[in-house]
Amino acid sequence: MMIPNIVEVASLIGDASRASMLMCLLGGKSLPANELARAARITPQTASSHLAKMVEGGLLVHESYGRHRYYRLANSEVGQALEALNAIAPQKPVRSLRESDESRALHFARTCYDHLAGEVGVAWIDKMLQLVLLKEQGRNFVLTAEGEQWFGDFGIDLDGIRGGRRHFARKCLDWSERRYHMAGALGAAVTSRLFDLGWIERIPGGRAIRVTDRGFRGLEDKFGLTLSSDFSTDLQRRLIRNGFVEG
Amino acid sequence: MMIPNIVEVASLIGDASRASMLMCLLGGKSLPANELARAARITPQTASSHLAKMVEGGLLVHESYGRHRYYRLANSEVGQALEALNAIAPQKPVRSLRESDESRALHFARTCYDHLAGEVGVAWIDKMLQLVLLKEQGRNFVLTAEGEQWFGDFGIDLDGIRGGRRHFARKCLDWSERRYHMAGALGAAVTSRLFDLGWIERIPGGRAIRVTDRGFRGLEDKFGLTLSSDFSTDLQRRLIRNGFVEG
DNA sequence: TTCATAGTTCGATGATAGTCGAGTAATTTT
DNA sequence: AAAATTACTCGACTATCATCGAACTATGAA
Repeated sequence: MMIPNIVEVASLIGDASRASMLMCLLGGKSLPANELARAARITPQTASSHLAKMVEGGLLVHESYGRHRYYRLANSEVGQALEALNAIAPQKPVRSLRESDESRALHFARTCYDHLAGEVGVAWIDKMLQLVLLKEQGRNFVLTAEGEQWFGDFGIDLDGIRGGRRHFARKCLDWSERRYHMAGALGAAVTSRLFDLGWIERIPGGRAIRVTDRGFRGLEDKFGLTLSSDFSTDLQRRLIRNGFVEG
Repeated sequence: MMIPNIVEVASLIGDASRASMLMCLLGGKSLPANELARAARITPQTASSHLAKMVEGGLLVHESYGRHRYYRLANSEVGQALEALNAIAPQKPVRSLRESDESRALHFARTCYDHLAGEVGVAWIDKMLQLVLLKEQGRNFVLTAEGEQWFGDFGIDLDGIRGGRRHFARKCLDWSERRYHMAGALGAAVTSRLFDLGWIERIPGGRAIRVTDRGFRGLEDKFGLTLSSDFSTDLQRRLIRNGFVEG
């Protein structure tokens, strides 16, 4: 009997400690072993063992800088696989208020590897399709002529993006919204631009993203995108009070 | 810290026996527990335990008919997750001749849910496009006037298909060929017709499909489709001799 | 009824693998 | 140079879980 080759990779993900580390890395950052061990609440020895296995299994890659070893996801397909698993994972009931806040923050906006996901990511794609700046084509999004113009105006270097080997604009299933947001080089570039503009910020300690006041205004002006107000500044203030976000 | 809930589903998939059963069910059919146990080479007791866990975990659903209990994938997202894992799983070197044969059989022809995939599925689509019986349109295929006629002659009830809620003819990315084959109601109907004609047969114990001698002739006559000879009748005979296929 | 088949539940067993303590190596700081 | 930091390797312990034999339920056939 041929053992399916998904077993190895699935069992790697199917461990609480390793999954915790993977979820941290899903933010797209490189993190040192030390920090990943703390995040997973295990000793450095154990973490080291897990990290070695995930590198061996092709999930992670690492680079050494001095005595530090920084780990990150091996490629964007790993991120997409993690998202796909999230999509079929039963939503666990949250236990504490803090977890509830964290959950809501994640649903509202988060990074998926290196692009924007969650309510904001999906709403943005909807608007782009509605304005016919993008079109769906199989597993990808493609730019219309108007879209070409628009992204250029927004400060995206489309030629530079197309130069790379990476997929241009790929669909990625959103586990919280159960619909598609944009992955690929274009998704990453737009997200990067939003960070540069100060419209979104990372919420320390996780993958959650905060939309700044300037961001709410900018998305409204530039996209005509009015975000649902249920993720209010009120909640954001609570996150800060709980220490989940440093004010 | 919120424990990521992908752990549960990933660890469910990350077991050789369960993964074997899932890969069988990725063929799209409902299968009885008995058959799944044989496919995974485990006793019915063990299989029963695994199946219960996968139902509990939301991967499978079951329906009872008489004393039989048929299991199938809970939804298409489960299939997508399995495909996504497949995409990041390292291609294992095949150890035995028999594994090599099974791998070649899967690449040559297999079912993806309920439609034809692999080399044959992609080659068939190519021919249909070349003959202008089908055209590509976004993420779908559409029939031309000639195609309408042709599929009718082939014994496909197009009106019946269009009556359903399902997408008519959708593109589906093929993991082995890295190109599109046809999913949707039409893809399923054509595959079903090929089974009825005895042109293709399921190879017991997996998702692989065997093209019969009649099938080779039929595909040649009706489609002008000459399949690559590297999957020869010689190999097919070996499959039969190894007991992988019941002759 | 009697027998056979399909499937499950329970309990015992055995192997896998996650965990951490101790020791080693390499780099930065004092 | 010594101390502190970061990370890895090895070995032992332990808990989990896949596995199967035996017993049980339910459906279908003779």
